[in-house]
Amino acid sequence: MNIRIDKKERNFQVLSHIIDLYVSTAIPVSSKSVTRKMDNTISSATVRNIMTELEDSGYIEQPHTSAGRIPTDSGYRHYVDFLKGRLWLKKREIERLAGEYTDRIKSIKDVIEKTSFLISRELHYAGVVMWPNIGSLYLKHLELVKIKAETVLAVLITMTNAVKNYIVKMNRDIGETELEKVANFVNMNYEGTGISRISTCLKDIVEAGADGTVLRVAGPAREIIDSVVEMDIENDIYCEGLDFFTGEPEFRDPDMTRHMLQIFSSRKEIGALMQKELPHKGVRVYIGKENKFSVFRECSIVTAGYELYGKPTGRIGVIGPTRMDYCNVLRTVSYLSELISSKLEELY
Amino acid sequence: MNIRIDKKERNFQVLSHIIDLYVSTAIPVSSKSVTRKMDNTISSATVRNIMTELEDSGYIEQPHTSAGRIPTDSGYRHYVDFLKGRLWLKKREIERLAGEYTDRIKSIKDVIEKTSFLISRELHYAGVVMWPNIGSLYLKHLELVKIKAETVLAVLITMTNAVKNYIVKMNRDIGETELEKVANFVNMNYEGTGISRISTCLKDIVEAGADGTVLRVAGPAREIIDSVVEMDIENDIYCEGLDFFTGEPEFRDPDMTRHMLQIFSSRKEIGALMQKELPHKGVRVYIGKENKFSVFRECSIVTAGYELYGKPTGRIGVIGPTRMDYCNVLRTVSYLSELISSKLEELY
DNA sequence: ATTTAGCACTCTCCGGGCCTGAGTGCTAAA
DNA sequence: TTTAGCACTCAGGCCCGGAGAGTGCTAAAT
Repeated sequence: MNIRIDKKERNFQVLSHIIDLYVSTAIPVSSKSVTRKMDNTISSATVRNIMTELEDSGYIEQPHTSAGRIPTDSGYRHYVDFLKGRLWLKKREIERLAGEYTDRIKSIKDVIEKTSFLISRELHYAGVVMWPNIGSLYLKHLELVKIKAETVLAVLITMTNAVKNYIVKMNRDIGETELEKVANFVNMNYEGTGISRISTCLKDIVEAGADGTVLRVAGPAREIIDSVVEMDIENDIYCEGLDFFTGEPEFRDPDMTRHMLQIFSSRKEIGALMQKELPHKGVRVYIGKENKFSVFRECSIVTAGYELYGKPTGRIGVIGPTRMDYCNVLRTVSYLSELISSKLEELY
Repeated sequence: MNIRIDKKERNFQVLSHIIDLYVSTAIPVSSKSVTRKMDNTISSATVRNIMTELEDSGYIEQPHTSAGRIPTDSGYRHYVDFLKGRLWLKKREIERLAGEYTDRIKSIKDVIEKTSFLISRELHYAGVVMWPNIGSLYLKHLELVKIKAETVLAVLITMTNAVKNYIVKMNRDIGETELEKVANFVNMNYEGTGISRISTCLKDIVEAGADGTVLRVAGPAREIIDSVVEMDIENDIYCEGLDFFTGEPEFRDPDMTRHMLQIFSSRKEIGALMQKELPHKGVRVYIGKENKFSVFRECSIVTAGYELYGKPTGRIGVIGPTRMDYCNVLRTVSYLSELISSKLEELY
C-alpha cells in the first residue's frame, strides 16, 4: 500500500499539475499526462476520479466532452492563494535581477523604465509601472518662473533627483520678486519634507491666520503646492512589452488580440486600478472575471507595491492572459517590487 | 460610338477603381465589379483586356488564377503620384477639422496630442506626431538650477510656452551665483532667438576668444545649450490609435498583427524616418517595400511636415496597411499639417 | 482597330461523409 | 480505494464533389 497522503492535499497536487501543464502548452490536460507528470505513482483512472471531484468543486472544466480539462478562474485563484504563502526566489535569480540595476541607473525615470523592461523581458507579458505619487516624494528644491500674467511654471526637484514641472494658473497676478520670495520660503522651510506634508503644513499656517508677511508667501505657496498635487493624479503609467504577446497562442484568436490592444490603450483604467491598490502592501492578483473593469475580464493582473522611506508610493504590475505562469510572475513581481524600493532608497 | 478617351487615361481610371474597391472591401476585384462601378459604360470583357495590360505593367496582380486582381505596391505608387497633384478638401471638412482645435489647446503638447488623436480618429490608422525639434524653437527663458557638483538642471521655456528640462553634466563645477550669471547672459542676449542660432552665436563668441568676463559666462552657456540640442535628438514621437486596427481585415492574419505591433514598439525607427524626412516640405508617401526599414515592408507610411516661423520643425504621419485609403489619408494629413503650423504660430 | 458576347477552363470555397485518435465515464475486479 | 478494461463521444484531418466566381481566348460585331 502507498504511503497515505491527505486526500485534499493530493487533489490540490493534481490541480497544480493541471495548471502547470495547461500554462505551458495551452492544450486541455488529459488524465494520462498528469500521471506521466507524477511519474506514474498514480493511475490515469484515479486521476480521472480526482478530476471529476475537482470539476464538481468548480476548479476545472471541460471545453467539450471527451477533451481534457482546463483550469477555471477559481481554479487559478485556489492555486494562487496557496502559492502566495510560499514565494521564494533562488539566490542566483535574485543576484541576476539585482545586477541588472547596477549600470547607469541615475534617476527615478531610469528605475521605472528598467523595471518595466525587466518585467516584460523576464515574464513575457506586458509590464506596467506606476510612477511614485508626487505627494509621497520629498522636496529638494522648488523653482518658480513667471510665464505670463497669473501663470507660473513650477519646477520641483525631489530628493531622488526626479524633475517634474507643472504649469500653474494662479488666482491673482504675482510679481517676479514676490515669486522668488515664495520659492525661497518653501526651500528654506521644507527642504527634505514630504510634499503632501508640506501641503498640510501650509494649510495650517494659512488657516491659523499668521501675520501679514508670512501669509503673503504662504498663501501662494499653498496654492502652488496644492495644484501640483492635484495635477499629478494623472498618474504616469509606464507600459512595455506588448509585442511579447505575439508568441502566446491566445494571439491566434483575433478577438482576444483586439481585447489586449484595447487594454493597452486604456491606461486610464490601469492607472485607476493601480491607484486604488496603492495602500495595499503586498502582491495582489486579479484573475479574469474578478476584475471590476470589464476590459480586464479576460486577463489577469498581478500587482505589487513599492515603497519609499517606508511609505507605499507606487506599484508595479503585469498584465497577461488568465493562462499565466502565476508562480513565476508572483515571485518575480514580488521580488522586483522590493528591489525597486531599495533602489529608490539608494538613489536618494 | 463613345466619346473617344485617351487610352492611357482610361486605363488609369480602371486602376483607380480597382484600388478604390480593394481598399474598401479587401477582396480581390473582378472585372465585373469594375464595370458596375463604371455604370456599365464598358463591358467586363474590355475591362479584362485592360486588366491584362495593367498586369503587364506591374500595377496589379492575381493572388491565384481565376481570382480577381489586387493592386501591387507600384500600382498604389502610380495612383498616389497621380493623386498628389490634386488634393483638396471640402470646405465643410476643413471647417470641421479646424474647429476641433478651438477648445482648450494651450500648449504645444496639446496640439501634438490633439493632432495625433485626430489622425487616428479620422483615418482609423495609427497616428504619429513628431515633436518640434528643439533646435528650431525660439527661446523665451532659460533657468539653471544646480543639482549637485557638475550637474545642472536646465529648464527651457520656448516662445510657444513649451517647457522642456534637461539634466546637463558640466565638465567643471560651477557655483550657483555664476550659474545665475550664465542664465542671465543668455536671457538678456538671446530671448526670442532660435535655439540652434544661439548655439552658433555662442560658438562664435567662444572661438573669437572674447575677453575674460564674457568668456566666463559664454563658455558654460555654450556647453549647456549644445548638450540640450544634443540630447533632444531622442525626438519625442507621439503615437496613438493602434486599437483602430482591430477593425481592419488584415487583422485576421496573426502574422500581420504581430508585425504591426512590432512596428508600434519600434519608435526609434519611426523617429529616424521622420527625422530624415524633416527637410522635405510636403506630403511624402512610402509604400510597402519602398521602405528602407524592413519592419515597415508590409505597410505604408504617409508623412507631412509642419512649420514654425516658416521653418520645417516637425512631422506628422500615418502608419497603416498598404491597402490604405490614400486619397483620404493624403488629403487629411496634408491639411492637418498646415493646420498644425498655423495653430503653433497662433499659440506664440 | 476596338469592343463585345460566348464559352471553356480553373480554382477557391463550402459542406458532407468518413475515419482516426485522444480522452472520458463507468463498471467490475483487485 | 485503486486500477484495469471497455464502450462511448467528439474534434480534427482528409477526401470528394458541386457551386460559384472569375478569367482567357476566340470569333463576331461595331
